[in-house]
Amino acid sequence: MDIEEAPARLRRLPSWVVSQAALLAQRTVNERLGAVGGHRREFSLLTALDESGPDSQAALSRRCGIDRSDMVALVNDLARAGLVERRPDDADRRRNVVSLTPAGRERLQTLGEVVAAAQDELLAPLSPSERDRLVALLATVLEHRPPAPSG
Amino acid sequence: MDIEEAPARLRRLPSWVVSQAALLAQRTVNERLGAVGGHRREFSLLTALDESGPDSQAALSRRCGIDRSDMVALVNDLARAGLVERRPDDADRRRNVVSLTPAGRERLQTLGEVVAAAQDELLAPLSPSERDRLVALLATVLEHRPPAPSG
DNA sequence: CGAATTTCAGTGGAACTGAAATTT
DNA sequence: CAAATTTCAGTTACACTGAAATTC
Repeated sequence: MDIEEAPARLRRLPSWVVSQAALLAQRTVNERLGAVGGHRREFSLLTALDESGPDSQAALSRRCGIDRSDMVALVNDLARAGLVERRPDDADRRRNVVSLTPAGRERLQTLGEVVAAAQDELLAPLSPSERDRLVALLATVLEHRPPAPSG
Repeated sequence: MDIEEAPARLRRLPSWVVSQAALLAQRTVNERLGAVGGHRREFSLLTALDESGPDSQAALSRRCGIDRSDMVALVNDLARAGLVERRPDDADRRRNVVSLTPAGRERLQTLGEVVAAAQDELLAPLSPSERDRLVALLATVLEHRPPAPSG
């Protein structure tokens, strides 16, 4: 895709431009994460656990924007890799409590550095204040979102 | 997904925020397009043809950011629906020339209205100048993109 | 020859749906 | 009873890969 060749009407269309930018962002981040055998959802889940501590899969799904159904497989994978631990919640036996292991915390450190480098690569053409402005504008859109499907 | 509940670190991460915004944008646009039996790639292709006239599939792929391989199936579908016409190029027999039919032009009118309504819904919390600023910032990122895979 | 185009036959990550089983 | 949680078994749209056949 060559953005300069794209139809002017699409280049001015917010939903199209944000989708193309997201694609570029995902490619950039995935390429860096792939180099250390990681992926974006792994980073999101470890980040959520590191920031707010152990939680149920459903709560983690909502907080990370990962479907409850996909969260099952993600926790399976990360638990098998020793990065998280899944154990039944004694206080509410419907739930599993997922928590970060020491290995998971170390892993997050690695992924965090890689993800930060990807941000710099992606946002190279923007100044620090422009980067802040971009994130703020997108956050405003997300905060006032129309209702969305399951998480 | 509840953006307020998301980890602060993700809420500040440009690649994550732009991906979540793209998801919201796609849901919003798809919902409206679905009501008239349309989808995003159909709108992109019809827009490209309307703006720059008949072109080869490969050129349309590059301009729309749709993979050359997926373009085959898309042109199949829209040709079957009578919205575009595919005919061999006499000047270069490797190519097909894809062109807009009158029905395709009418269809684009309908889709354009629906897509515009979706933009207003999506960007409701932003002023007109904020919307312009958002598109401009994203366009800057796209114009200075690192090299991307096939299109 | 190399390069471009179309087409087919896939893969893979991701979002999403529906439903069953369990528990609150 | 209704509602929440986990899990399984899918589907779908989409980006992408690789290769064959054709033509420039």
